[in-house]
Amino acid sequence: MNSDWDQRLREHGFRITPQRQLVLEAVERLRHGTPEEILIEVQRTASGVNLSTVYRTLEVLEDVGLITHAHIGHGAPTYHAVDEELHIHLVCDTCGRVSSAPGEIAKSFVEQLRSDHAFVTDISHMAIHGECESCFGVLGEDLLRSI
Amino acid sequence: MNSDWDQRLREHGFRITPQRQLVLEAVERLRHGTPEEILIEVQRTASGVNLSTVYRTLEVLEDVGLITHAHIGHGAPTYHAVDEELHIHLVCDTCGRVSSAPGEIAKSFVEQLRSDHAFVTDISHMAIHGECESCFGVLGEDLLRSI
DNA sequence: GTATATGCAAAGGGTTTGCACGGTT
DNA sequence: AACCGTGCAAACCCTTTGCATATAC
Repeated sequence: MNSDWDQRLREHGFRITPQRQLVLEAVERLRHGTPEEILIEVQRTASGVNLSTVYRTLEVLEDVGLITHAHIGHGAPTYHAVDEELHIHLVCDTCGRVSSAPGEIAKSFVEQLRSDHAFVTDISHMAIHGECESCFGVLGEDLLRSI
Repeated sequence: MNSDWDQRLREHGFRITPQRQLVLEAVERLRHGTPEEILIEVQRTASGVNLSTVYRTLEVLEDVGLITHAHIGHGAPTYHAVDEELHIHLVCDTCGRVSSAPGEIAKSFVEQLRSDHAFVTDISHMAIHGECESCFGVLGEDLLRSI
């Protein structure tokens, strides 16, 4: 686990609690987790922890820069530790499978957004939707709005 | 309005109803609208229309390829007519403002996803998050996960 | 000792569903 | 006449909030 996680919290005026440690460890162990999944993981060690605590803790851990979240679809967001390699989620709208791609593949796109639109992009925050190899062609041409 | 909207519905085995016409017109008039906003627009002409009808109708209109939706943030999705020019939503995570960029700016990114990951991308489906020009620098470096 | 964090329960937004009625075909 | 679509209300998922209690500092 990130060795100075407690420092990070203290620096920002937050207290160190077992719940905060457990949630952070759960996120790191799961690598990808929704609040609900994180709760279940935490409850393997501490069954008394509450869902609302998980929500509040995820917010705090994100505030201090220990974790991030990404929106993969219509449902709950997915949390990651920041020491995970930055990646993009590719979601197939036909079969629903989620795969990952390294963040660097968006490098030129991100640079273009910066130069042409003065916009600094967090490319991993929102998943990319479309259709994966094995489903190719299932969506009609005009339903899949490619460029 | 798309002149053959009723044909489209009939072809797919759906019936023509006043509600479906009104919802489609509302989406076209608003250009960007959440289900709630679309309901309000529809109710300007037909106050009896129900929210659940709007949801069911949006699903049908999307099925037959007359509209699409995009996820802009944590809240409700935004619906567009498909004859709108394909565009990407840029959301500033600091000030919350949403701007649009032409879909073509993602062309090389989309082509790379296709060649390297065999993934056919619908780039407009999910907004792109980051920080806009006027807010630049407010987010800490490690909070804004750029590449 | 004091302020912050937690657990619990209730409320909130957004969306879906079951059912009886009404409208389209 | 048969079936599909609608309105209404209830249920649903995910998340936030108020409040009393417990805990870190």
